[in-house]
Amino acid sequence: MQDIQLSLTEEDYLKAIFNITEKNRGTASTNDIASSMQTSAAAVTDMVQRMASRKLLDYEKYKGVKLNSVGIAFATQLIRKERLWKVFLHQKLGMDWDKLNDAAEQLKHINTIEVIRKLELFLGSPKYDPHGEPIPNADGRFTLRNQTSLFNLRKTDRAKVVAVRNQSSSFLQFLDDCGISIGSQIEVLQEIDFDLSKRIMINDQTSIVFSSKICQDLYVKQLN
Amino acid sequence: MQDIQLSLTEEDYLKAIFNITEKNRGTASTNDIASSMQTSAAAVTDMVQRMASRKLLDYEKYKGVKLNSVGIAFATQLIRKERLWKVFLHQKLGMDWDKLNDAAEQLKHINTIEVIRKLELFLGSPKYDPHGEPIPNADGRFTLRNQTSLFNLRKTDRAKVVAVRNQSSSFLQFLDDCGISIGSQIEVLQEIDFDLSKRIMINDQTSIVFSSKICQDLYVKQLN
DNA sequence: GCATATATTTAAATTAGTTTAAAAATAAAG
DNA sequence: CTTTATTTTTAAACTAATTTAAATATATGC
Repeated sequence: MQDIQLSLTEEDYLKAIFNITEKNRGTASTNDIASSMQTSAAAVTDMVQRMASRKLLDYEKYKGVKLNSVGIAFATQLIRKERLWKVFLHQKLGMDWDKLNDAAEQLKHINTIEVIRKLELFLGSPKYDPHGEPIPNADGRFTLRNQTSLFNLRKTDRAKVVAVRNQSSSFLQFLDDCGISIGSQIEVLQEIDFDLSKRIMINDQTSIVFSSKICQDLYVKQLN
Repeated sequence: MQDIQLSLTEEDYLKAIFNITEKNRGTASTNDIASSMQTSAAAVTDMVQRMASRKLLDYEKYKGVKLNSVGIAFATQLIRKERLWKVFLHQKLGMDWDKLNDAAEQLKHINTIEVIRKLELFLGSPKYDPHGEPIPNADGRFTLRNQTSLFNLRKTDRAKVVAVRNQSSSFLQFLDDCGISIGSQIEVLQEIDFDLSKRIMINDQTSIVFSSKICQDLYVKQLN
């Protein structure tokens, strides 16, 4: 990686921008960044201008922000670190999956490269974090997986839960209550046209109705 | 603990002041803090005045700084976190003991209390870190140990190395080269009046001469 | 195509922490 | 006890990041 030193704040901006651009065909608006960072639009404008002058991203007035290759490289390393720490917190320390993000948020700033390399080995080079999100390798490459949201499944389809899109505590705790975790088997018993909700069988044991919002927030890998 | 939020910088100051006061009968001078923090005396004066107004320490113009009970409590927690992370880095990740401090420096700022509690359990509630320094428990209590510096031993005295006072990379690497680590057995073969150096037998295998400075930087527990 | 609403940027002020240089206090030495 | 050296504090200025309010673009409705 480059020998550019980022402030904690710049790191947080990069990660936020990366996440937004991922869902937004490559571009992030000032307001989206501001609400994601819990700050004002004015602060964002100021910061992205400074970051653009440091060549961390591309910025055009009133047109939003795009990460360039440098910004992507940094953001990817941040995501890598954060997700490795999430695996550590969950698998080694036994922390519940609804509390991982807050703790990993701080840990992602640890920038001793040797720590991260050794952590990865210690964890057995995991490819996915406890929420099912892919962990980029040291070169920044993600392991891709064909997945779809539960929303796209049809009646009688069977699948395995591979990731959660929404990672709010409340959603994760709700999934716990339903007995759903990464790896759970599910089957669509019924599609309810009325509100696009679905009746789902979980692990061949419990049946439950999921709203369309919930279905969208669960990523699955279709089986048969 | 209190619901006071400290900045990263305030945390660093507290830890530095704690370490200085430990060796300095309870008080830390502006200059000592400045050199320990690699900053200017003016910055220190400014900072300790602000910290004093936040009741984190006692400050009297031209008289230096003393930690009060609040400051001690915070500093102790920081030291607890830092030393637990050092154990993790060394025992779990296999990091060499001359590289622990830099990495733990960053990790000590992690302030998710649950992470620290679980980390402690994961590590088996160690009482000492890889440099032999005591790890305070959650209540801030240190496990004391009777130890002395190798400097104070006399001819024929036998002892076990329990801690290193100087934790610079170069000193730790030097100890590695001598085959000395925490737990090593040593015996004083000869006291050299001339310069207060000593000839030492290490683990009943190798003999080597240590300067008085080296002897002062090694803490031991006397055996017989 | 204009009026309005929304999004974004600029400007000015604020805070935490820093620096350098000058001023003041303390300590040391004759 | 006075001079000098050292330490510490104050003052003024600077940087990164923020806020609020005002100004300016862009987008939308009719």
